Amino acid sequence: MKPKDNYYELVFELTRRIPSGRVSTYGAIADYLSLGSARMVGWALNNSMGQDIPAHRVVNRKGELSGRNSFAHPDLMQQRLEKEGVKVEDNKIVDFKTHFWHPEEYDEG
DNA sequence: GAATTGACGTTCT
DNA sequence: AAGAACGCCAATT
Repeated sequence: MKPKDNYYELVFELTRRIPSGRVSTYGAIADYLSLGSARMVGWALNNSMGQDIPAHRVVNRKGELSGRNSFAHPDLMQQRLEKEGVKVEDNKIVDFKTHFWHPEEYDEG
């Protein structure tokens, strides 16, 4: 582990805050954590493989399952989302803006 | 160290 | 609205 992995945990922590049945975007997380680039979130999540991080709940700005190719199986990401109640069609989340979740909403109580 | 790649997003055409 | 180009930062080669 390297000291730069510090921001990994920030992404991991926040990703775990995403409630089941909802999804978030790289840009929202990157902006919330002031990473400076949404790519950092994607890279961090790639390192989250093997940990208990629901990375499948994070998609790109258009709601496309851009990261599905990085999972153990390409269809795993979509299956995970559908199992949690998030409909997916053509690798894109249905009613994405409806399921959209913002980091600032995570702890209302 | 330079060049290329990548789970992205914005701007220009 | 759709496509191409640029910007962003880290990791890899």
